[in-house]
Amino acid sequence: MKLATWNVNSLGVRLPQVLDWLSKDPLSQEQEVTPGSGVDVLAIQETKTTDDKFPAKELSDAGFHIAFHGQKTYNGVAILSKYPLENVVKNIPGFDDEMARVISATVNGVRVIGAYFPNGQAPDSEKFVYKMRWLTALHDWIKVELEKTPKMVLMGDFNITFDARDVWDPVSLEGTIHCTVEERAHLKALIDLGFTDAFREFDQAEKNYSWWDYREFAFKRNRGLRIDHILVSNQLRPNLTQCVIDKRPRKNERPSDHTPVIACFK
DNA sequence: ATGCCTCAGCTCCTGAGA
Repeated sequence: MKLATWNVNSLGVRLPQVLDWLSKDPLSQEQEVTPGSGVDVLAIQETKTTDDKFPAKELSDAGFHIAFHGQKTYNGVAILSKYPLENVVKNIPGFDDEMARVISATVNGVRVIGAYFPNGQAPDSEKFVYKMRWLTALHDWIKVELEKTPKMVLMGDFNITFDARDVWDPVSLEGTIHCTVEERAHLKALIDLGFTDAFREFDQAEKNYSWWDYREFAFKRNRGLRIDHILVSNQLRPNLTQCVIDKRPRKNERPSDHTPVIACFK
């Protein structure tokens, strides 16, 4: 099983790229078309589309079961899966939120949660206050969910870096949004519920990021952040065999500013 | 420096992203 997460920054714009990527082997450098070798489950963030405009037919025709939770202009999340999606839940139950940020489903006995964490804008902003509230609500909900379904994957655009390794310039960006002590404490609290950061379970090259600003040739200069993560629960961790970031879609024409992260399980 | 890109929308500017 291959699971992946990708913030596509508008599914309306990126659908052809998503379909193309799904049809190929994300681990093959040649990127040859090998049907059936693509990812089995993809969590998508920032669909930026209402449910009535979601490209359900195109994705179903490509062979995927789909669950989606969208809104106008901003946010919006979805899960695509080659296997049936059971018990779909939208957002964090009990947390009153106008924004479509979370979608969950069970796939082959694994609880898959796809999430688009709030950006937070700046540490002294109202949006940061909302981010902290949202993170607390997520933590408290995940704690209960994990007891119910110990085989769990929590993945998505976290909008938080773990440490200096995830930041292209950790000195100048220390304490800025995505790199604050408060955000990282929340991320650690999630890990402490019983998860591991799949990416760091394996040897990785240095300066490996999942997002680059559109401006200032940031991708070409590799000025990025690793803010897209796949957290694997302790009970599922022994099955984890690989975790990679696929930078190739960031080289596309009209790319998303994020690129996919993939985790493989035996 | 709050712009440099990119996207959506009450669209030829603005808000937001990260």
